[in-house]
Amino acid sequence: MLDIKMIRENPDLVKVAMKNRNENLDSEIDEILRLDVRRRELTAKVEKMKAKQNVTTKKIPEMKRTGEDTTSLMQEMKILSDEIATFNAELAQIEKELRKRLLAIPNVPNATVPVGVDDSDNVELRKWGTPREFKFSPKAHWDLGRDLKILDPERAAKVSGTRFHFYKGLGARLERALINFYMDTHTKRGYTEILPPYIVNRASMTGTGQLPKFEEDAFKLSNDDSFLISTAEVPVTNYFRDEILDGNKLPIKFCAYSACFRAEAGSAGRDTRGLIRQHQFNKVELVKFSKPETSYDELESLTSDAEHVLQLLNLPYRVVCLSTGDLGFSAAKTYDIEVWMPSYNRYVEISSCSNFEDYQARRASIKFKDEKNEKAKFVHTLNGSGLAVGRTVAAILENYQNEDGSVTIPEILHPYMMNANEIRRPF
RNA sequence: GGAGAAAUACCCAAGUGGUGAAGGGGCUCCCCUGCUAAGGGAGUAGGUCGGGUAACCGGCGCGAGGGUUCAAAUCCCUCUUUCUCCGCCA
Repeated sequence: MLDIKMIRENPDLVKVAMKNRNENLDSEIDEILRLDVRRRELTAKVEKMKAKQNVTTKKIPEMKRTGEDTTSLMQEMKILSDEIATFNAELAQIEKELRKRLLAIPNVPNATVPVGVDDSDNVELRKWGTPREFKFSPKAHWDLGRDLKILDPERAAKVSGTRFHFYKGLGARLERALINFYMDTHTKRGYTEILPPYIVNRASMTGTGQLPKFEEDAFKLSNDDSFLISTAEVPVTNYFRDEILDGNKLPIKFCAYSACFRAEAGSAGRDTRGLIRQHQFNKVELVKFSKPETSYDELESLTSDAEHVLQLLNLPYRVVCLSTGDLGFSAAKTYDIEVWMPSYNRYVEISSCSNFEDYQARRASIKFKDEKNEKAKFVHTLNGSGLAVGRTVAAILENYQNEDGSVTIPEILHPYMMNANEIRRPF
């Protein structure tokens, strides 16, 4: 959520920012400003009336004690009380409307974000590793998965539906190995391990920005106003919702494994084969709570922490800075890490590292104080995948495949694979 | 899922309609003492919204949201959470 005071003081800046996101919200901003004016008018009016009510009401018991007649004063106060109720109702309605509209305004991109229309305007920052040149015709990971009998989407479709997978044997073990490898590696680099619930309430989904605008992207429970998480970002960021943190303990860094659930409502026909786009997938997420002045340093280090595990896996990747047109709803700045995927013949997103500045913190009310007597300020929240696990399995299968159809396991994973060092087609 | 109880500040906790929500612990400062002790005194309701250049003024606030009333921590309703017992259960 944007600060209403900031919108009030810089309406043109906000309007331009929204246009850079391909959204013309000029009239929406104007309506918000109009509601804000009305809200403050009514607030002043109602509070003045309440102040009068408070003063007068206190006289009544004193008059009663001295035996004075309070009937006419009480009648007078009844009228005032009714008036307050009327204006208060209007005020409550306006505040509700204002909040509803504010919640639907995306974040203002940071000034360093390249202005652009879509992902073609994303700026490549760096590349690591070199995509392998195959001396044979490489298979896509879904073909490898089928031939090696480690991925079974057909039975998953029978049991669950499309966009689900069974992993089997060393495929399942590889997924589990990666989860443990990621968690161990990030924990060694200063992140506190945390295992969140996978079902959250509406307030949490609103806090990180999944709601109210993107309800159709989430799986909602039919017997409850709760949702399956689309990312561990939701429960882990909301861990501190409505809290004031000790500034001396910042930054706070968590790494969380979770299953993630996405309806993929708008993705019909895209990435229909393989592990790239699933209704349920595993991810290790990095989440940080930072002071405002260091949050962009924290974004750089969070991104390099995510890159670090790809380097250990020796998978070629590149890092791009998303343009304003490609930026997610809540993010102020995002770096995507994209791994080389031979079947796509291009780099494919495997991590998205974002600084949300105070946008989520304001929605979720997460603040900090350095000193006991100072005013609480909003923290900056950040998160990034470290990494998407299913996509890593896809990248390993494709990049590490051999001509005979087997797949070599990256060396760093051998201890996590009970020393299996390759996956072969069973007899 | 059923029955009962509860939710007040950093912690414990009093407060069943009426002026500024007791008291204690802790914390901060001071005094006395003198060495991990004990005693005395003072301070300590956050947060947020509105107004103001500011000092400051005002609104809200006792889990959340409604209601009754001139007036609600207190009475009524709904919800949430916690605890105890029962049931079910990995």
